[in-house]
Amino acid sequence: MAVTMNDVARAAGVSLKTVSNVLNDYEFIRPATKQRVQDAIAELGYEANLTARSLRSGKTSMLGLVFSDLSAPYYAELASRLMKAASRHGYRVLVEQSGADASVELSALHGTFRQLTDGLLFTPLVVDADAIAARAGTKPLVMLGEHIIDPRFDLVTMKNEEAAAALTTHLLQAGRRRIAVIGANAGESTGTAGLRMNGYRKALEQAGVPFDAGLVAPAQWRRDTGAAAVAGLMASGVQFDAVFGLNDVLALGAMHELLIRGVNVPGDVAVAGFDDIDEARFASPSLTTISPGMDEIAERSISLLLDRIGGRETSGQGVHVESGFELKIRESAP
Amino acid sequence: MAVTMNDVARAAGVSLKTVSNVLNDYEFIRPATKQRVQDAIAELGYEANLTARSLRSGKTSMLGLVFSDLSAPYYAELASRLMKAASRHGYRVLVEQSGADASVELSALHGTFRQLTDGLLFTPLVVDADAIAARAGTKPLVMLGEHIIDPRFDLVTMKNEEAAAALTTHLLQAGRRRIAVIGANAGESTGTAGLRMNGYRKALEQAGVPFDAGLVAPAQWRRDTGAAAVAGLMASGVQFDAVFGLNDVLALGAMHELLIRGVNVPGDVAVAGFDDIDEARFASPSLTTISPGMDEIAERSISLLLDRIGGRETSGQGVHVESGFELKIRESAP
DNA sequence: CTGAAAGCGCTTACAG
DNA sequence: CTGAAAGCGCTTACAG
Repeated sequence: MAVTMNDVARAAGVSLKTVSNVLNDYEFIRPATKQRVQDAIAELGYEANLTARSLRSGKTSMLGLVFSDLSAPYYAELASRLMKAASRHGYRVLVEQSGADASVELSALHGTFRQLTDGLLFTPLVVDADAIAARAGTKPLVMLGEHIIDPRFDLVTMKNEEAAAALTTHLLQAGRRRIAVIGANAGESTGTAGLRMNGYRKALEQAGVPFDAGLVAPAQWRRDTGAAAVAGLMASGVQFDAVFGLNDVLALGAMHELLIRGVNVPGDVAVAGFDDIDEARFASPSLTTISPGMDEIAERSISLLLDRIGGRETSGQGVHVESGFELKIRESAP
Repeated sequence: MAVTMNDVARAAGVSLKTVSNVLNDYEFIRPATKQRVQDAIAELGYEANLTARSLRSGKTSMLGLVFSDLSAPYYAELASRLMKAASRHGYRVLVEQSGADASVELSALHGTFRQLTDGLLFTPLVVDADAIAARAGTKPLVMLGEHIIDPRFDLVTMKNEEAAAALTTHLLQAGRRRIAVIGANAGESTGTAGLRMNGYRKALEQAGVPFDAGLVAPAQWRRDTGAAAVAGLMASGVQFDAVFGLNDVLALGAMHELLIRGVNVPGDVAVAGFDDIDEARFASPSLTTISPGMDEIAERSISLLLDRIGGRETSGQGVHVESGFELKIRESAP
């Protein structure tokens, strides 16, 4: 068996409570006592049993993170940063992939996964606010992303609409007039895709360029679907001089398809994305995109969640945090 | 408070043990009793407390996964698959990023992280076999990758040497004679880089092409360092007609640098990588690489670890599993 | 087939 | 400042 607090107490000649006091940095311990306990801990190689501590205290020092798929670069890069930020505060992150499946998203809100964590960072893709509110329980919950923007929930997001407008304006200023959009969800005006579409439309409007629904191609947010969407557009004879992928992998897939078909990028068609994943910088041509400030998002998400857990944030309403963004102009759309 | 087993027992009019029996699929329960318990569980919305179960049973139903950085595409794609495979067996995966830091790698072997998990999938990058053996403890441990190949440890890996040789031979057969290698570790002949280098050298030898140390550029395995390595090679006037990146992100970074400098790929210089991350297929030009069979690696890693945990694998020696590979010939090196 | 009891390793009022 | 005791919610021999 592993060394327990009891063993330490015996070795140091003190009671269990005193060992616990030392472990939990209780203030009023005689220095000599503290030293004896610490010596015993070092000598025996004692390591606290987190499971026992959790059972008793109800705290696990773990945070839950739910999104659709860890193999998507944006989520992988975000998860990596979230873990590092959490680690600086003594927390681990337990990841759950929902696969954009409603039942998985809902079950992440309770049951084992919820028990195992002190708070949840949640990027729902399909369930709605009411369903979440009905099952969210009492532990802190912070929404990541923009599927749900609701005063009942804390939320960390970025200026999607503004950023998409800035990107579109950049394309317009470069003389592009027929900007295809890939990755839209038909008729949606909320959610990440919807907000970015709003930005696109506002920029067009401001420039006096009419919106053409024929330029909008729905697609799941992957490389292969981005490529297929461009292929579909070309097959149906739609003319365009730019492609705005609603995220980077869509744009990268689209660019691949264009290049394969001998279309010059950016000569014939400019391509732009959204997310600024590491790959965007090293694509050929490198990808013009929006950097959402992932470091800031990670840092502030963890801070907000830990403030809720620690009771330092007590607002009854949801707190909404919005990170800044930066337009990264690269070769694919100078 | 949450609903406990006690509440269920009371509602069903049975003892705690009977509820536990139902929960753990104990065989000999009277159907009527079982039904009553299940009804009570459903009615009360009871959910087992995993922490309490863990404390008592010593099992956590979590697996540990340690590698350097989740934002590296290979690790992200592998982690995603490992989680899915683990999930099919009722396990979760807790990820720890070591940042290739020796002290983090070592501390993942014991302490909280180890307690929290029933077994460990470990990709060490810097610590050696003896250091691991000294601290590995008694819980199952499966090595992933080839930094350590030691009969004391279970290991899941792939035919690195053979695959690198096959790739090099492909380049040679296409007429390339000066194949630069990016990502080597000076003088190393074990570990992933070392094994792939061995394969490269064997293929050269077999083709009667002399090895030229001037063509070997050390680099960490990232895009930016791959780009910098190629830039360094060109700056020092080394001539080459192909680049073998020891993994895909190195190759992709290298390709980016070549294209920026107006080098035609594959016309002037062929480029090949290793890993077959999703991005390789959609790069422009698409990347010739080795597919290590990530699905197979994920599936077999989880199987082996769970067999150890369940006591179904009892070999005293380490079990070594080697997955197959496939050469993916694409545009960057036809 | 089912029940009563002990105990996993901690934390936390409650005393002193 | 420190100790003795209860208890978090389970599982597991041990009886019967």
